[in-house]
Amino acid sequence: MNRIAENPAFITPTVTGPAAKLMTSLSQAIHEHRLKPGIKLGEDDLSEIYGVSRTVVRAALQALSHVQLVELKRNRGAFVAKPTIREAREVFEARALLEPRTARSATERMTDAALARLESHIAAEHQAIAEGEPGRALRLSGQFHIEISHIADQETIAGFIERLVARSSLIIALYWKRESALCEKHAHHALVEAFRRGDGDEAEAQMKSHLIDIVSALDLRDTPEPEVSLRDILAPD
Amino acid sequence: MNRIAENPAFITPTVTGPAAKLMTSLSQAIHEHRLKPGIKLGEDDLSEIYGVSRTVVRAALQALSHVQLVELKRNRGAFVAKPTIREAREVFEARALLEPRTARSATERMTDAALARLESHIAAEHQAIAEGEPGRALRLSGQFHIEISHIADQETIAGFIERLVARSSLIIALYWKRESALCEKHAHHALVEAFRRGDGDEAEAQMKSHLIDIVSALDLRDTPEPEVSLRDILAPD
DNA sequence: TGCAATCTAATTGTATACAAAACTGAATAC
DNA sequence: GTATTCAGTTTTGTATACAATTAGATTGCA
Repeated sequence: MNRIAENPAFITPTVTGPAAKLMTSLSQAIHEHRLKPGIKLGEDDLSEIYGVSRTVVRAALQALSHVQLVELKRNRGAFVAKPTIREAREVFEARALLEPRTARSATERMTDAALARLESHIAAEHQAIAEGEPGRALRLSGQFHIEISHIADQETIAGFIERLVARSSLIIALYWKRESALCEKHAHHALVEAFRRGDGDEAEAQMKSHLIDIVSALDLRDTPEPEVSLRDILAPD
Repeated sequence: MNRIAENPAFITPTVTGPAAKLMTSLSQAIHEHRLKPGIKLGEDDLSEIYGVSRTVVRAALQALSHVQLVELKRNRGAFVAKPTIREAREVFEARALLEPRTARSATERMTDAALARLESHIAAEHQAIAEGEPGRALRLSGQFHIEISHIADQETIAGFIERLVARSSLIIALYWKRESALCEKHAHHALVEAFRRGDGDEAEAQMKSHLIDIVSALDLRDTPEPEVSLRDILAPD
């Protein structure tokens, strides 16, 4: 398998050592929706589960909060983040601004090796679906986008896209309408085809419509503001 | 004075309590170029200076590393970040992508109160220059851009712009060619005029050319790679 | 019962102690 | 004279202890 499919790190790490391991593990669990938005991440629990001290746990949680996968509430603890509908719209607006252009840049810088990585990546996605692990498939799907941004070789923007993809995973967990993960398969394949042909216009267009497809599979009507507690609303913070 | 000019927080904080104070103080010093790129931020020194424990210092340093103002090297410590020429180019490419459009959005959402904030902001900049504090002027200049992004009311993108502006400050510290801070004065004023007239096209154009002006005042020829130590280059990390 | 106040348990925030790694510089070998 | 090794010192990494805050339960009262 390729580097990305096997390397579980999702976000370019800003911590190292044991805390990085913990961060990766938590990040992966969040991306696979095993840890759902809103769940509390108690320091003692994590420290016991992973066999490290709270010091390390706190470093990992702080790092995760910086990529907005986790929300830290002072004196209250860490929770898997729950993006609001408004934030969800913003995230996909930002992706629409950044990713199509990035796909074009990636086309210009595409190499055979990079193409092979993307393809084995899609293969891993398919395999995950075939093995009945939709969570892993979703995570790999996000990494596909990140891999493209790295191929484009604009690390600054790639960093932003990483954050947006991470946030998107939480948004999908909260607001996904129906089971339509199948579209991904086709969209990613069409993108790779555009890359192979060196067709930047097509890559940009494909990415644009792919993102629109994802948004259209979300329910972002601002009615329910999903189960916020009084505490969440009224806490002075 | 207005909220921004007085509120020293430069980056939307992800830490709270004493660590946030420390982060703000360091951030401000970095933005004003009192702490120059590459300088070491020893934990014991900071803990003594600020009268807090190393625990708090480390939290602040980690937070600063997440916004790329500080670079953490494992077992070696924290240093004010030193963006490379390549990173510098990327940062201003990203700003060119995000900020002109954001200026347009800001125009659409502009209010009298927001206009007043921007103007008093410019006034504070002038005052800083008049008082012979170019560092403070530079910091305020960056906050002007951030204020615009918040007026545009796209918090996700505003967060990115905050990071880019922060990084720009380091870039300016490293690669500024000559004393041409005066252009800022005019450019910011022209932007505010466009906002006042509600002229989105003009605001977008002004922002675009303003960013080009800044880049053109930088020396980004990739010859000197300013004074990196052998260690920086050869360390396996 | 319903509401409020208080107390207790649990959890987070901060400081400190100890362990491990890296830097310094002098002594030694070549 | 140069390079290398090794001990001592300094600095960072991690664990733990204690303080502060919060959450939940219990009690008291109307």
